[in-house]
Amino acid sequence: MNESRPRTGRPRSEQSRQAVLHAVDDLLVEVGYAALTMKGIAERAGVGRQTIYRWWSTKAEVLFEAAITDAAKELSDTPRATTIEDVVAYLDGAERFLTTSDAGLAYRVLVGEAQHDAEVARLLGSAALFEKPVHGVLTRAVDRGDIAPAVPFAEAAAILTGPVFYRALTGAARSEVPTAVLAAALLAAVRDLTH
Amino acid sequence: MNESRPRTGRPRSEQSRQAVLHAVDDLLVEVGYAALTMKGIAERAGVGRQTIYRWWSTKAEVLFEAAITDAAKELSDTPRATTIEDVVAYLDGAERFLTTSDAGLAYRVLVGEAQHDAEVARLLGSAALFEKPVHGVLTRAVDRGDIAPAVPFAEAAAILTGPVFYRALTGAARSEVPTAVLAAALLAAVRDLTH
Amino acid sequence: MNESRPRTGRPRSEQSRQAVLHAVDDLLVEVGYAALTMKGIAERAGVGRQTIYRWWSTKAEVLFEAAITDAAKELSDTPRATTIEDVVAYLDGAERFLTTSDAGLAYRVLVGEAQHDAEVARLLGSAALFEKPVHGVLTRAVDRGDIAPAVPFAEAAAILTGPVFYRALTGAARSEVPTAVLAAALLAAVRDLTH
Amino acid sequence: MNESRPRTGRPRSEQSRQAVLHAVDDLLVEVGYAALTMKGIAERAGVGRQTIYRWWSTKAEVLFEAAITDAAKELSDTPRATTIEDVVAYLDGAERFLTTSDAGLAYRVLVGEAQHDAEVARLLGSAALFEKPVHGVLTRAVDRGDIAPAVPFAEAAAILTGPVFYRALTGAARSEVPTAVLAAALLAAVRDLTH
DNA sequence: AATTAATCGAGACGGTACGTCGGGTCTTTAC
DNA sequence: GTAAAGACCCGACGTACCGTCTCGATTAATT
Repeated sequence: MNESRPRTGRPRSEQSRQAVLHAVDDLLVEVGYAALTMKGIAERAGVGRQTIYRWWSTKAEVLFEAAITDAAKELSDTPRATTIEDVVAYLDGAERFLTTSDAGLAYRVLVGEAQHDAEVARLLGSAALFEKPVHGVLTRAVDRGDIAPAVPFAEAAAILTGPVFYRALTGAARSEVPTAVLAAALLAAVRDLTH
Repeated sequence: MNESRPRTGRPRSEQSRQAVLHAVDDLLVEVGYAALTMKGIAERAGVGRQTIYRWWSTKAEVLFEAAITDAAKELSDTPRATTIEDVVAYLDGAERFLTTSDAGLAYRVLVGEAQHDAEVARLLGSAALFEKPVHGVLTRAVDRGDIAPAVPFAEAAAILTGPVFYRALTGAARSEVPTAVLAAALLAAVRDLTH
Repeated sequence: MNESRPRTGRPRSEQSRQAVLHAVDDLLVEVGYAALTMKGIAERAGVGRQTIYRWWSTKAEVLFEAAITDAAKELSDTPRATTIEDVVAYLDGAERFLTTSDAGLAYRVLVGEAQHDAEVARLLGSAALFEKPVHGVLTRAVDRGDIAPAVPFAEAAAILTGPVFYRALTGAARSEVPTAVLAAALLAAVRDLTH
Repeated sequence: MNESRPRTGRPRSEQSRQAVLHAVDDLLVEVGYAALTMKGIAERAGVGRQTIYRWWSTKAEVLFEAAITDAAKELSDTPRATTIEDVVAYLDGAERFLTTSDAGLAYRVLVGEAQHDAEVARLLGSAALFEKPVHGVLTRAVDRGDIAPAVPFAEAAAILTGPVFYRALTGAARSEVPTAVLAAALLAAVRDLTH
């Protein structure tokens, strides 16, 4: 029941698609975003330039598709015994992703592009990269009775993610405060939202 | 004993400097960062291209100089009667700056550039745009005895700024939670850091 | 004893062949040779691109096949009562063909291509477009005793065709000299070759 | 009293101009017109592509400027003792130019382009490459009393140039008729124009 | 009827030149 | 020595065609 399926002509080459995504991944790390060009991607991937333009609009879009899967995986939420451990794991994971991961570098760059490119902003928003794992953490916290069911998840996501996100993007130095202490303080703040 | 002071030749034109800064300000809003070019700035300012390159290295640098003064002014901290009012004012001011101000647009764009341009990152870090007003708020809070003197200011800045910053840069929708509630929760979290 | 005859499989589509030839004819007039592309021909003809490449090597070759029949027809020699009338008719026909006919436009374009494409030159040479009608004119002139049998036909063809050809291809304005006068002069020149 | 002279800015580089013209000259002979690209010219000349587009519209225009001086020189008319010798020299010179000279190759290619590019046609017409030397030959012939002053020079140019031009562009083989015989015949034809 | 094989339209493929745009530099004259 | 002007070399942009390569679908002649 697939609509708009082209039934004629040569089908899209999955091999070329993979080659482009890998080329973007590699080049971002090797030469940086400023030197990441469509021409360079095509040459690295051994692919015609038109083939990229045929399937993606901008290099940000390619980068998004290349990095988003890894990004989601690195931020995936693995349940811990207690809520505070869940929060600590989330904060550590988010910080590691944003500051040391290749996918995190791609994400930060895309956030940068999103500031002056609405389409990139839309793409990133649709990924809900941080919202998803936060949702898992909060859901379990509600189940355990550690926070009220009425806690607004979106606001909680901003509270839990914000500090790490702010430090990573502004380059502010990592604080001497242990993650456990920060986690406890933020969890309390989330709880306070319903008071 | 003045070093590197040019004592001969035509002096730098202050008029040209202003023209360039205003041109950047205007163009950012009018055409967006993606279409902001050195050539365009020069033409808009009625200035030779070389004149820009003589005094600034990159367009990010020009943009920084053009926007930083306004940005600092818009984020300046004006003391309120109570600590919670101080925090509310800070949060509101930061959000307004980031989401609706022209200077805030410039700042967000620069944060974006900073993700792949170390020099821009260094510039932005040196401005300590959010750290300064947070410092004022926290200092008065300590004076009033509302928070312990031992509270790590850098971490507190991340907690207070992070949620607003995260929402503004990821385009997440403003929550239904009133600023006063958020302020109270975050202030409590800051207090928790020293427990 | 037929060589290389495919005895099985789908036979060549005469309909597609005609469609291609007509498309080339039409497009040459409509968009000009510079904008005449294989892609455009295929789309106009409603034919796959491969189908063109299967049967012709270059667009010049298609153009040749598309125009040569009409060209030969337009230059065909119809006997007149006297040799001078024959020559006048030939000159008029050649000029009309080269300056106003669609087939003549195709021919001029092909002559242009032939200057840097040996294969096109070979094709054009094999058509002997002007040589054939000149041969008719001269043969009848010999029969009538108007010129000597020893007249070198190739040289005569150059003398009779050259002036018209030169004017048509260089865009030189048509002279005020009546064709009849020119014909007489050239016919005399042809006669002089054997003196 | 020069009009429209720009008095400011960097002046046009004569060195770049020469480099482009020489590159075109060389490349035409080395790789042929079909492979003569703006990109290739720029690279060969060590010049930016934009620099070419700044001063010339098409590669045909560059080729024209590169070849026209040499072409005019090779076709220049050097007076002989008698009119028949003048004509023989002209015919030999024209044939040599068209069939063996590099400038002649460029000229033939440009004639080809002119068939579907009105601008090139205009350029070539303005050069009056063959008309000029013919004018010299005819003027002296009139002075000597060998032809009537009333002879239409344009038509005479077509008669004298046409046969050689036709043979060169259609690739027809050089006839066995000696140039002297042809020259005499064509000169008689020119004379006949006023009978 | 089933099989075989070459054709067909369609359209994606890797390439390459197009003409333009912007980057950062250089070379003029004017101040 | 700085300024405006504008040409310079360079290289990426996004597009258009090139000629080739799959696809599924046709269309005969051969089994």
